Amino acid sequence: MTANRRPRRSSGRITLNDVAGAAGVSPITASRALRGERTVDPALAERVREAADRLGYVPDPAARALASQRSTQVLVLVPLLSNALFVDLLEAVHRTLFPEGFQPLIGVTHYDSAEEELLLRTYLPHRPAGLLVTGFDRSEAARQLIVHSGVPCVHLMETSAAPGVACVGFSQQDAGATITRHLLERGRKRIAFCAAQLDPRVLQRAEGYRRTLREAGLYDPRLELLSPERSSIALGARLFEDLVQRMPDVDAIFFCNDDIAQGGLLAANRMRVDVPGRIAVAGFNDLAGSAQMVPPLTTIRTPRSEVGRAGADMLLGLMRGTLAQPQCVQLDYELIVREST
Amino acid sequence: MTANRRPRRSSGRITLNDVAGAAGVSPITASRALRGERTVDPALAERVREAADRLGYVPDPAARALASQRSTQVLVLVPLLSNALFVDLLEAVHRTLFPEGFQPLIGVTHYDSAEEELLLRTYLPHRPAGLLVTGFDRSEAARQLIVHSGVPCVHLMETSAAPGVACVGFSQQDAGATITRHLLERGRKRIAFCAAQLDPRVLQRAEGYRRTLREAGLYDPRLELLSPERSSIALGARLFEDLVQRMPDVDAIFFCNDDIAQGGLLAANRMRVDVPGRIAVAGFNDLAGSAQMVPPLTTIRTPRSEVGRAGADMLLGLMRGTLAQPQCVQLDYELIVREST
DNA sequence: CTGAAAGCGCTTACAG
DNA sequence: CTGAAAGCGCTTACAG
Repeated sequence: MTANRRPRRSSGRITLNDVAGAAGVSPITASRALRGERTVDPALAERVREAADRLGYVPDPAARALASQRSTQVLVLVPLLSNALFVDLLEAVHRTLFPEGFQPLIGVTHYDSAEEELLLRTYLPHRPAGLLVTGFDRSEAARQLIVHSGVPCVHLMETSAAPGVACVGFSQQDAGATITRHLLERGRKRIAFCAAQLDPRVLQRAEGYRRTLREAGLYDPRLELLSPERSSIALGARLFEDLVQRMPDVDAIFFCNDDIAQGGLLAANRMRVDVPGRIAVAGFNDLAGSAQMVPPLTTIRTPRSEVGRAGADMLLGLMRGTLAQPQCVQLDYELIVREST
Repeated sequence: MTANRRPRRSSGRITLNDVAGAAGVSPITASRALRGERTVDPALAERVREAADRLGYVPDPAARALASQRSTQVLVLVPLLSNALFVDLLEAVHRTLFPEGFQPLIGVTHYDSAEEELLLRTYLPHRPAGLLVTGFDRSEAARQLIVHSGVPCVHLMETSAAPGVACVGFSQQDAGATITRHLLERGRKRIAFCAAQLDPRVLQRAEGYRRTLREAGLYDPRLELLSPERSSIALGARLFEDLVQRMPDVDAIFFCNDDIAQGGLLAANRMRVDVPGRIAVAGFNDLAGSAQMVPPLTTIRTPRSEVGRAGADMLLGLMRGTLAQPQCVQLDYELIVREST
């Protein structure tokens, strides 16, 4: 009877060596078989898979990452989780990546470039297989970290004409123009723009608003209410009250996001301001609850799930090398007309 | 001039060896110094840190995880991201763990035990340093995976008397009883309970509702409207309409979550049902927007940020071995009375 | 307090 | 198509 000598530092886990031994092949062949490399004899490969199943073998991701210099995690950076927009985006990313063997690793930047940089510094050393980031607005240091990491990166929610930049988004400016045009077509003349957060995408919507009103000869800078505060229902209510008091002749408001628009609608309810009779109200994104507001909210349905899916798909191609050139995909948004305008 | 021989597989990265060389010590000493072990001569440690800084050394997490059999990631499993409750929880967890050198890895189960199991099977091989899960309701297989992994685990949002189980939460049942009692004190007799999702915590609130009404001799099972659908504003509106039509004598509704309560309030606005004149409406969780509803919503403020912080703190103790025994911490909730009741 | 050796569990690069 | 050797970059366990 041999003494039960355990190796000095065994973790007790079933290793590739065990599988190889059971299948009667070398560890390299076992490794190749399990990773589905083509260069393995089908019969051998089958024997290896069988042995792995029987032993309950699970590859060690750390060993794999160390040896191959690449993990299967995909770092996904979003500004916030409290905006349902990004939750929809993340869900779509997960649905696309996870079944393909990649695990999204969510990082929240809070619209703060220092935080984004810290997240990159923390997670890039893990050698993620890919990177999904929101928009193009980041510190130069963050940009350098991404480029020098050599990790394939797709930008979400905005589009860019810059060559070699992979992105999936839609035209925030055109969408902003579309909803403004809709208000004009409803016969409104004094159309206000209420915004919070003031991130680049909000400012692009603002530009669409301005462009449209200028073309109509109706632009008035006093009708722009821009707050750097975090977007919220409570803030929307305050902005609405403020605007109605200070600018009694306003006959329409384009809120840059549905949550502040909902707040505006609730404030109108409380103040008994007739919507759309006296003031038309429009939002942006078509978030949960907008269709149930009184009156239901006119808004832009943004394709965030589609952005997530298409962005993850593009990244998959980049990571696997099946997509040679980074692309820029522009998706469609949709104007949803409800009773608030 | 020596030929520029690069090692066969160098990743080009600065390694611990480089730092040790620059500091004139062995790699083990460098490793100990950088991890802050006490057994290193302060002067040497300082020299190592200096060298590391100068060279821009960043430890390789994969190598570290492989050698130490432990990563610095903490797996956090929540049911949904679309419920603001869990977003608050995650934010608190991140704020607590990240500065201490641990990175939360978010997994979303969608209230599906098969998905939870798959997430555990996928992420446990990464040897996370700790595990944070929502509630106690999971498959036996999932439970076994957790126990056998040996990874310290804290359960969030519910409390349990079971010994050896680490948890941080509050009494869902008592909170449900508290809001029901409040409605009774307002003189309501026909108090309905509207619920969605029907996860264990919702059912515990239901139990608190039943207990309280039974004690008051006012329990009527026909006043319970339980929907297995996902909780949402739209569903809340439907449940409200349904209830008002089928049970015209209902004079109060306790919604199990603020989002369906908000939907109920919006339906009341649309149907011109007087709240609280004809029907009092109460919610649960105190989510964004509840204070802005018309009328503002009475609800229970649940301590989810506190749960996240305290749960992460407890896990920190468990991971570091400074907390010998798993504990069960019960936190307080707060009744927020607004004008809807 | 410090270090030489071994090892964590894989994959790469080379050879056949 | 298959494998022996080396190596990825750390830390553990032992010795001094």
